[in-house]
Amino acid sequence: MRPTVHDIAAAAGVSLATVDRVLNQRPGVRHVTREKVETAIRDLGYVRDVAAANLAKGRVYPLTFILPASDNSFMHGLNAEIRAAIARSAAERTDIRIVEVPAFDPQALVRELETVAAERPSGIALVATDAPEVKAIVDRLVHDGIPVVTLVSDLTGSLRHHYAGVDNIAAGRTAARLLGRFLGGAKGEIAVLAGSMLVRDHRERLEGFASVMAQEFPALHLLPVLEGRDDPEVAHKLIADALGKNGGIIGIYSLGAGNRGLIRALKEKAADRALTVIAHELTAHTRAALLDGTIDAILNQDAGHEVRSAIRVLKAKADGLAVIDAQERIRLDIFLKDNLP
Amino acid sequence: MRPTVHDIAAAAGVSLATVDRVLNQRPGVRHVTREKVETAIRDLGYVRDVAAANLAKGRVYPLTFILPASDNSFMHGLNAEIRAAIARSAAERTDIRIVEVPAFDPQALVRELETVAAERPSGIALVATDAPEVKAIVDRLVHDGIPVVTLVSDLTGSLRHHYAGVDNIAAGRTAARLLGRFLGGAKGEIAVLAGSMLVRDHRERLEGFASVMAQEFPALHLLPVLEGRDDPEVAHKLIADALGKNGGIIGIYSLGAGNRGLIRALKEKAADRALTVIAHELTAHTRAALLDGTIDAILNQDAGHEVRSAIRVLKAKADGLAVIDAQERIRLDIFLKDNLP
DNA sequence: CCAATTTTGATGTACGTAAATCAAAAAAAT
DNA sequence: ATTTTTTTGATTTACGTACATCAAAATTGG
Repeated sequence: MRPTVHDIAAAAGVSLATVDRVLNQRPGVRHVTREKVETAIRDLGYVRDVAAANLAKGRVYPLTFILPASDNSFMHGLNAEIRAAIARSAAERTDIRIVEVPAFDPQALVRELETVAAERPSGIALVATDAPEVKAIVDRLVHDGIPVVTLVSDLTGSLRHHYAGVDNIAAGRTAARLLGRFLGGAKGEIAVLAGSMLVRDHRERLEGFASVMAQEFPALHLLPVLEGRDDPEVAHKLIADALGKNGGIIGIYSLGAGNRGLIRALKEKAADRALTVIAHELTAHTRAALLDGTIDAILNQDAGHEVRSAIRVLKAKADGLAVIDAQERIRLDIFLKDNLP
Repeated sequence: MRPTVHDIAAAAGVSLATVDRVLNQRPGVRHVTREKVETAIRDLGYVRDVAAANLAKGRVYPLTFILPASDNSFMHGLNAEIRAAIARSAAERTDIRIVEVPAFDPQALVRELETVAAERPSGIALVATDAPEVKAIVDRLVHDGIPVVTLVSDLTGSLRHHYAGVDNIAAGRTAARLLGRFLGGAKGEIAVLAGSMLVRDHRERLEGFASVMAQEFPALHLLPVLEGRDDPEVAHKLIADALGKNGGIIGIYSLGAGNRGLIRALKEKAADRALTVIAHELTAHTRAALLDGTIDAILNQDAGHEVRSAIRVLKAKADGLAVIDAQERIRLDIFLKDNLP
């Protein structure tokens, strides 16, 4: 049987109350006594029964998710997954709140973080805008003992406890290799459609993509990045223009959202051309395009996994428990038409 | 606040004891009373606090994993992941046992299942050998109320509650498309190295692979399957022979284990040839081969995820709870050298 | 209508921990 | 040595559920 507080009390030769004081870092325990108890804890391999503890404490984990108010499929999906987690709140002892802030606005994010922190939640998950002032306040929250995880987009060099998202540099590199290999040894131009170079994840994807392209596929030439602002209309125009003007384009990498516009442009302008296309994020549109051959591969991050992982990590950090690293790694999904879920 | 047994007792106008009788299907409750209580449960949206219930019951989940005694990296990894789960037993209230049975021996598996079932565990996870007698006993166990999940390899048409493994047909199809696309429009022969055609997952991978090859890449011709019995030595010999005799081989799909032998053969015989190689299972060997360019892509199933998923599902089934389907889907990982974990 | 039976209620204990109170003991300060 | 302060012990209640027991009420059978 696994040891209980009674067992450590007996082993350490102290009372239950003292064990409790040590376990819950209450004052009034002499140093030597505390050490006796801690030794007993280690010797017996005692681990607090979190379920029983939470029951006794009547504990719930108030968690706050801070998301950019972006109107694209991915953010909608992320929102839906958080709401699904809210529906499971009772069983998971969580009390999850979603807060939206203007996208790409560090100041707004900072203000919201301050507001949220004032409520002393058990944890905060945020889609980070990569700015120094955001890093500063995140570091302060961590310092104040509030668990913080970044979601989808990370925060360079910050003290956040965890990042629940994919490695975007690896994603870009993977896209490059897939595109390069799919194109065989062909020579030609590659168009890159991004949302905005102001967003860290897009920058990183491009960085990874460009680096593998340059190193390993010199026959392919990258055109200047098209910034579609994750907007289908803008994306449509940019891609249609590019395809119209440049007959040498043989591949496209769409590393952001707004793929609806991309797909439309492809169907209008490139039905006859043998284009190889790699896009990010599996949505109803990209899925259909993958199945009908308009897109050749989709790179995806599973929003559901990201949300569940963020919650698990925040709860674990709030309890000072370890996380299973391998379980919390968010993988880059590569979908061909054959392995769609 | 979420409702408790006290709340339903009050709402139904009965005593706590009666609510308890209904909840735990104890006898001595009139039909009408039972209905009153069940209505209250539904109206208030009561869900049993599993943590508190388990605490009260002093419940542990005795789970048994039945694995084939195969000496390959994947099974070793699977074993290690189960042992890691055993290390977490205390926190997860599980009591996990690993049982090994001779590989590919339905009778032995049936006997072991009978022995294990006699101990009435909370759940059984097994790497199924796909045989009618195995299906029969699994169906019987399910019928007797023992949760059963298949692991890695499924059992056709059985009543098992869940399958914790990848879709192997999709895996084969994906391999075919990757190989076909990587080879551009080239014409040539494709060698397929399997473990044994007696194993369901290998058969399915081949089936998916062959079907996409035939449909979409007619320029590529499949050679007869080489059965390497998941043994590095055998695999080495088979591949070395094939490469020696057949100069037309331009691609290899290794859908089983024993990749150590494959890799050695490739380095000896094909250092100069432009072979495209796709293999299954990420191990230290295949990882190194992917990085040095000997292998072009690795398809993988994450044994850790499979084990954790099997445990979650078994516990949930034992408690009659729902599972989050999306969370329990085991994904096919596609690794290029750029997105290795 | 009474007895036998079934159904229901009331109550207590337990699970492992948290948290509080008050008394007792030990240590430190005077 | 006495007082003050700190440390420790003993005990209780609570969390939400499970489970057991005994008494009381309701229902059924004769």
